[in-house]
Amino acid sequence: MRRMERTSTSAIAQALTDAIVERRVQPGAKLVEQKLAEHFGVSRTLVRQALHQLAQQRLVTLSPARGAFVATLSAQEARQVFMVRRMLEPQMARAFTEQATPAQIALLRAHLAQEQTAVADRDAAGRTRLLADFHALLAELMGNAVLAQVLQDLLARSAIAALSFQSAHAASHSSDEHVALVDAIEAGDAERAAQLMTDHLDHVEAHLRLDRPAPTHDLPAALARHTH
Amino acid sequence: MRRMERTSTSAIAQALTDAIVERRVQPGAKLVEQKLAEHFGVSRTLVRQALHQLAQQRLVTLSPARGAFVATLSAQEARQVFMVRRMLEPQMARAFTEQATPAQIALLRAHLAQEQTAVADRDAAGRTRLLADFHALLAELMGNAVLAQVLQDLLARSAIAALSFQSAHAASHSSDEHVALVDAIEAGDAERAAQLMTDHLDHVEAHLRLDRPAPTHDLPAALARHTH
DNA sequence: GTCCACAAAACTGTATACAGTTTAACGACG
DNA sequence: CGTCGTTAAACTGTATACAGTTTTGTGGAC
Repeated sequence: MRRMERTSTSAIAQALTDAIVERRVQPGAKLVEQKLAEHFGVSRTLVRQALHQLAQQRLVTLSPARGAFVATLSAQEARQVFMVRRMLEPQMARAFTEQATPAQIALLRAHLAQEQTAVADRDAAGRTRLLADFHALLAELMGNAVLAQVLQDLLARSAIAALSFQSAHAASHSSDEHVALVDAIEAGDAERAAQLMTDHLDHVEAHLRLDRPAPTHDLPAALARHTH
Repeated sequence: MRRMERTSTSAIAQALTDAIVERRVQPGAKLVEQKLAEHFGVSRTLVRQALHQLAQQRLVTLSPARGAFVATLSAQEARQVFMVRRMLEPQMARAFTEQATPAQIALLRAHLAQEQTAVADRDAAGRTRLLADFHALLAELMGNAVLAQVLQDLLARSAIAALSFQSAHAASHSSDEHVALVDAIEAGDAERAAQLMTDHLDHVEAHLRLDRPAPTHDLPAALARHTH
């Protein structure tokens, strides 16, 4: 859910978030305050605030006196993110099924159409974003802002996981699972919806190459791996 | 879980969080940057960063050009926070029961002893904090940092809810329920642990006076309530 | 040619300065 | 006496300046 923020700080944070989620900057890349300030046409002050904000969402990591870097997730953290998602989203799907209105289902259908289009168009950036937005949309339609915000954070970190571990999960597969989920919701089959969500999350996580080393910019660690 | 942070910004944020959770400042109170800066002996810059951090955790609300205020929760938001906690914590209790080691259970017991002491001593501030820390401790012992962080945020907001709605829930009652929960965990009864957690959260929420108006410092709104 | 020491540049962390807005105080007028 | 309009004080939002650290680059010794 891309939303326009009021203050310039959040606008910068959003722009950076977009850049990260749409993989225009790679995990581990350094974010130099002065460069960003010039790019956005503001002072370092605002950039700094935005970076701090993103650091709190764990989208960037701050290394004292060294600067801000696009976050990389360890395999363990990635698993933990998905564990929490599995704790929340199936229940969310179940609860939503009980309360979904036709208008809301229509919104979900409209989103699915966008997804399919992006998949067909091989629009990688839009695809990544739309697949995550499906889950965010579900949370928003639930009408629970707290849940929506928590999930939003988890989704952003999932996106980083997908980048860090080069997910082999085909976008089309994900989108198909979304369709099946909405079918279950529309049919009013709450248990099936919950199960489909669990399966979906399992599939997405299973296709992360968690056994492979996560790309990192921490050179010492990276090289230590190859010492004999 | 009170933790020492490295940077001065987070140190300030932590100090403010403590002040809020331990009800030394009341919800709705204005936080003036200059005053805080003098109090902490730093410049407004750092205070500002800390306030932005807390705003993101929804512990303070920022009103553009007007300043920072200790957050107040609406009844709806309070319900939403508890809904998410009910989605997470019973499952957490269940999972933890399966994996708990004797050493971890000992840690929980030690915490319970602290709680009981605080309750007996009528130490209101410590009590509030310890009751929330029990849940945070459980999350940390789970070894899932992502879950722990999410829950930490929810707990802080729950604390605000308790302040906003003057919970009638006796601390001793909460503490007793914590004891029963640890008993179930130690007995290895995962289902019972999950159920006790659900019941506990239901009780805490039920004792919030959600039907009463939340105290606010938004004078116009407060006065509007009394117009005939 | 390689390694180390040292100096310069780049960058972050914190404080200060200034512009714009909000809030509070004051006085005139009804 | 209360209300409205005006003005001053207080406060926030952003930019800039400066100190301290890290990183990069360079020259000399071996």
